[in-house]
Amino acid sequence: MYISKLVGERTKTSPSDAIIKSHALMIRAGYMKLVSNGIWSLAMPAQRISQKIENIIREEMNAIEGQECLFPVVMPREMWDESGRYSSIGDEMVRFKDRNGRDFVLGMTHEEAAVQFARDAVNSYNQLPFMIYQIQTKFRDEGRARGGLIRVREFKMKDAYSFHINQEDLEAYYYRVYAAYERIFKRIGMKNFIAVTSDSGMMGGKISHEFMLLTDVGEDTLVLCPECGYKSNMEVATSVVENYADEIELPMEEVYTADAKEIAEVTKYLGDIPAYKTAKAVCYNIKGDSETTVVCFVRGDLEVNEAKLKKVIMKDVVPAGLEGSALVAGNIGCLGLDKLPNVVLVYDKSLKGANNMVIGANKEEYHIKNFSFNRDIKIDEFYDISKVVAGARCAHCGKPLVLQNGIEIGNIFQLGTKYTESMGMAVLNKEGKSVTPIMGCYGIGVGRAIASIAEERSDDKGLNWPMAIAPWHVYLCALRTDDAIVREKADKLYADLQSAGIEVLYDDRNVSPGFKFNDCDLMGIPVRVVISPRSIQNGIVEVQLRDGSFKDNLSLDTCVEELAKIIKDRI
RNA sequence: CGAGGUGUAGCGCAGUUUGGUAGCGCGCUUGGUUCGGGACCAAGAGGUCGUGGGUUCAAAUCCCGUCACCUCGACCA
Repeated sequence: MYISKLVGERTKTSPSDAIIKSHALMIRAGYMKLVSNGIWSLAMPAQRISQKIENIIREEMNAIEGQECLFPVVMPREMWDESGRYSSIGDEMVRFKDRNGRDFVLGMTHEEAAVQFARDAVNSYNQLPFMIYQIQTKFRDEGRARGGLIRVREFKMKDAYSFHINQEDLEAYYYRVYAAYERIFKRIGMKNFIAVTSDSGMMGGKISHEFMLLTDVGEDTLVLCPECGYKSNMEVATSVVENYADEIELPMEEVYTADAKEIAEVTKYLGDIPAYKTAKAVCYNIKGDSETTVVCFVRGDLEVNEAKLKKVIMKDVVPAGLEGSALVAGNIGCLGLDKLPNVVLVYDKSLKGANNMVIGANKEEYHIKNFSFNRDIKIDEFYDISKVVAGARCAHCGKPLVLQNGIEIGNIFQLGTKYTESMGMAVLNKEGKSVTPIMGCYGIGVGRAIASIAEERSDDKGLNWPMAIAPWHVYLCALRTDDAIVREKADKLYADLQSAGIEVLYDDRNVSPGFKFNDCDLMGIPVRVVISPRSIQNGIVEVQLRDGSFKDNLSLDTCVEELAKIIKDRI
């Protein structure tokens, strides 16, 4: 490729709205252009990176007997009614009508399509297990896209669906996919990634993992145990909850607390008592039911984990507005609340056995002191609905946990029979009885992988692609292209490199050296080869790797072979 | 969806307070001189000032509406 013909503007200045490194650099290097919020056009170099990542994914999926298919982007409503998701999914799914007024959706995931595709073709346990996958565009109408390709509305995704006769078979295959994912992320040059246990959300199913790139710009919070290797998404993370019960239980009393509402205000008003000697109430409404208020009590030093709460009450929640309810915001306590209509109470396990606690008095300007969760109230069950905090003890080994941010780059789910059952897929087993296959599903976002690698490997000069996914292997930097000899030798080298299977971006422009070097660094091409009047005179080319791992002069006559080796070694 | 911010040439920005010929830097075109980490000179091209309405002799600038984008938060299969 001649850089003089490459479409995509490289700029010296960063776009003012790009906050994170990968976003800013990919725009500066001319890799992509914004079309609409969360919707991008990719230029040739970015598309080439995407294709290389896709091919690596393809190889690894094929290696575990995946069958590449292609499901439609546009699907009729009926298919999604079968699974129930036409109504259960919110505004993230785009719905529209065709010219006849028939309802359609844009695919944001393809469980329905996979089951619809497979259910008639597969009739016998003999045909199981199998895995079908595709690499295709998804559309999710995110409330808020951000960070360039990190979080978008339209994106290319590899999504795979496996079908099994029983749970054991699913689990065995699940761990083969797990291993394939580790190979994929390694091969595309991702360095600091881990797999964490995760919330399967509304996908259904039990066991799931998310592959996470550890980075500060990540949107997910991960809970990690450096000691025993426990790794979990905050959504499902657990820890040991310390018991701060005092030996002597003091008599309960009501105290005046003026306008102290938040825990910090209350503890300060009462003479800097520790936050863990208070219980706070956090209120939610059930989604679609503004009548019912879910009041959660957690220890004052902890926060409610909404993902855990949703599992406990088996319903979706939204933060509650308390106007018009009988609850006194800032002074809510657990005494007498069970008498209120339309209130669901959930107690966190951090309060089990706690005593001498401060709780709200359910009236303005008052709290209750020395409340005992043993003595003063009868609670049937305490649930785990609190967020793990940094330094909390690991539930497995007791050592302190650490929190870290991560970007989700892939996920694997054991789905169970949610879709096969609702959509009526069945096969005959050995005994001739009809059984419902068990599913797994497995996703990798290609664009997010690109952004993640850019984020992890770039420096202040620009991007820095791993050889395996670089848009081109070599940046052929010809200095003084107005010199006929340079032009001739460089043209020949360009042809020779290509004949040797090396992908070359040829900087044939007659601009100053610094201009070329900067573009090379900015675009992140791994190998820079400089040919100039000076180098030709010495019979050499100057070779330098973007990652600093190699820098030398090679003979002009034999450099093609040596470069081929350097590149091969690094793929 | 809540809060804040920004829309002026391909990119980065000034001009808006106090209404009066549409500006700067980079990039682009042509010619010339240069050439090892973003060279220089000269001459050019390129803008419905996001958009609709209003006020005014006159609007990028003032008023009302609206749209888009960005940031933080909420949401997120």
